[in-house]
Amino acid sequence: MADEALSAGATARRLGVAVTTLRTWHQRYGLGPSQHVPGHHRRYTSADLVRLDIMRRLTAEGVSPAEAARWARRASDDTVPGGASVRAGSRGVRDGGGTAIPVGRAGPAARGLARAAMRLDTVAISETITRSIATDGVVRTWDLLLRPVLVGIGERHAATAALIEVEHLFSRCVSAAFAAVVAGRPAPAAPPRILLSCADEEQHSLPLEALAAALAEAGVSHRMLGARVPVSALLDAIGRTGPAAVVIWSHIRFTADAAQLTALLTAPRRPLLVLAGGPGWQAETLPAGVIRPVDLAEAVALAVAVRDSLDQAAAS
Amino acid sequence: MADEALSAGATARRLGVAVTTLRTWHQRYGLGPSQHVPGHHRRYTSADLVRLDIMRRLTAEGVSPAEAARWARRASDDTVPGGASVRAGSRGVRDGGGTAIPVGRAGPAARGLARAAMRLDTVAISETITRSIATDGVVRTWDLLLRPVLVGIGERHAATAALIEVEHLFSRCVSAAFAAVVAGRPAPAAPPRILLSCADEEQHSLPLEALAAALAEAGVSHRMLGARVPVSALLDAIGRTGPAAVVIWSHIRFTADAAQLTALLTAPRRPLLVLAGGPGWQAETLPAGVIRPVDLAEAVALAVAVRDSLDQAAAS
DNA sequence: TGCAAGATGCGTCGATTGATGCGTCGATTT
DNA sequence: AAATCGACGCATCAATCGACGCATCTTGCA
Repeated sequence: MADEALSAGATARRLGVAVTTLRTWHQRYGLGPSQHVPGHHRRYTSADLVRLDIMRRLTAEGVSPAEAARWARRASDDTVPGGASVRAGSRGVRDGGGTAIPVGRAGPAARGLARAAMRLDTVAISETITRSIATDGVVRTWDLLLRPVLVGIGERHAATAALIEVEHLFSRCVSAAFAAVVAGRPAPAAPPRILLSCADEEQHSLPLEALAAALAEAGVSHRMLGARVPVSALLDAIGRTGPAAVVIWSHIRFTADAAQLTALLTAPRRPLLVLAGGPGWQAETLPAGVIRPVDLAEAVALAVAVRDSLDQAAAS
Repeated sequence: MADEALSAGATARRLGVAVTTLRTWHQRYGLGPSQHVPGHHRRYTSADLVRLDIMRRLTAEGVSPAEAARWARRASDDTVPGGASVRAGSRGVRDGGGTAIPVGRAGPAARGLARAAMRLDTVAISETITRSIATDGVVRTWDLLLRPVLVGIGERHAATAALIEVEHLFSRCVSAAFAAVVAGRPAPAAPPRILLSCADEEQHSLPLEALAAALAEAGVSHRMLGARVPVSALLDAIGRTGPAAVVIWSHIRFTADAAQLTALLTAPRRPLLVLAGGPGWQAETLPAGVIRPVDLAEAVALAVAVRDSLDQAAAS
């Protein structure tokens, strides 16, 4: 095979970790180049890289580094089981620390995802998200996996003004995963009766995309306008499509202009239901007639209810 | 050209290096005259000179000599990074050949797409785009179908300050379609060596997503940071992952700060290739060493050229 | 709920390694 | 005779080494 032995730096870059981390893995876990003279430079052969890749994959799936290294050291081939089963085998192991993104008690899966994000490991991120959606559904994936990581990134970002590239790359993967869910559903016969839109100036559309994916998963078709929708454009869209329900998302107070909601309520062909989603909205300032779902699950439930009632009305 | 074989000394002088260095390059990197009898004098043909010139240029740009030599050796018939032109990759990428005004099949399709957009008909939009990508590939879909529609929407949008919701919804559909292309490819074994990023403050990422999809279509993996990436974050990502090529997209002049490019070029372990994409960049203001692809097809071709660039390992 | 203990990633520092360009030398080619 | 060859060695400098410590996360427990 190609005796293309990589230097320590090149290997670290490949994995998305620091050179010191690589050295630490060698010292703490015995996970280093197969042959290495102390004091000399490390050269990672392709066999070593395979081992490190196991390490990468397992830690991205939430296995603690110590445990992952144990597997990587033993198994030289792809005889390594998935992260879930490995995790199941080791309970009560301490984990976490370093420059990790805080995910609190959200669980190993979230921690692994956070680690993959720090390494800018697009592949691992996307795989994890996709698998979680397939297993647990969009809502649980959002609440238990993605949101903790996003919040963690946000906190870190606010504290140290770093990690912007991590946040962007991660958001992109999330967005793509949700888009895949939406695209994966067959086109419904009936035109969508639910309109999703961000508030004016509102840039964060990820939660709304989560809602869109959740709706698609539940078989509810919708129309998604996306971020930064001016009121006039929103009213225009409503006038043109006459949705039964409208969800307006506001992430920060600044974008939560209650006048937008009032405009919807007083619009010709006003939607049956107006939902104000997101932490931006203040309960007191909402005009009467606006519903404020507390979380994603409730929003989905409301939307499903709307769909069902419409179906019944159409059937009778 | 056949008669003009330079001696070792002349060649060395031409390159500005010592004669011994030339000999060293031959021994250490195998970068010598195409035919040479051991013990006899070396005669460098023009083809050899081309190879040596690549070596010189790359090392002058800060690329490690071992890596540069690998490139020079491999790129005897291919063209090189930093060179004026690179032949379009043949496999998987369709060339943007007939650069005529969209007629024939693209004309009606674009019109239909625009109409679907005005209708806010998500399903029809997505279907049309997906079909076009499957049939004509990403590059042609972008150039002949999507871009005309986007430009059309943009023009009217600017004139009437309306249609914002149309633009958003359409952009989402395009984005989702591109994401599907990227997600549809199997995960490559090697980590991505190409980094895509918007310039600082730059909000338009759709063209970059088109590039990402085109790369995925061509089997080239990449990392996509997305819109509004500050320089520090970009440099951080580069330092962490050491990509072989970086594409910076700027849509409008305001975001086309050449200092960003300079920062990339002077960064430690700078990428082999720095591409400045988008209409924001002015050719005159670009620092030397930055390549400015004129269209999507050329950008893809350039990226393909560095696809399997070896990592910057220590020389053997 | 709050806190101590363990786990982990990585920045820093002085010393060392290793890649690279090139000068030198005796022999050989042109 | 001039230029070059192959071999050897040397100076230089970026990359890396080993050790240490720090900041921060997670977990068990009060």
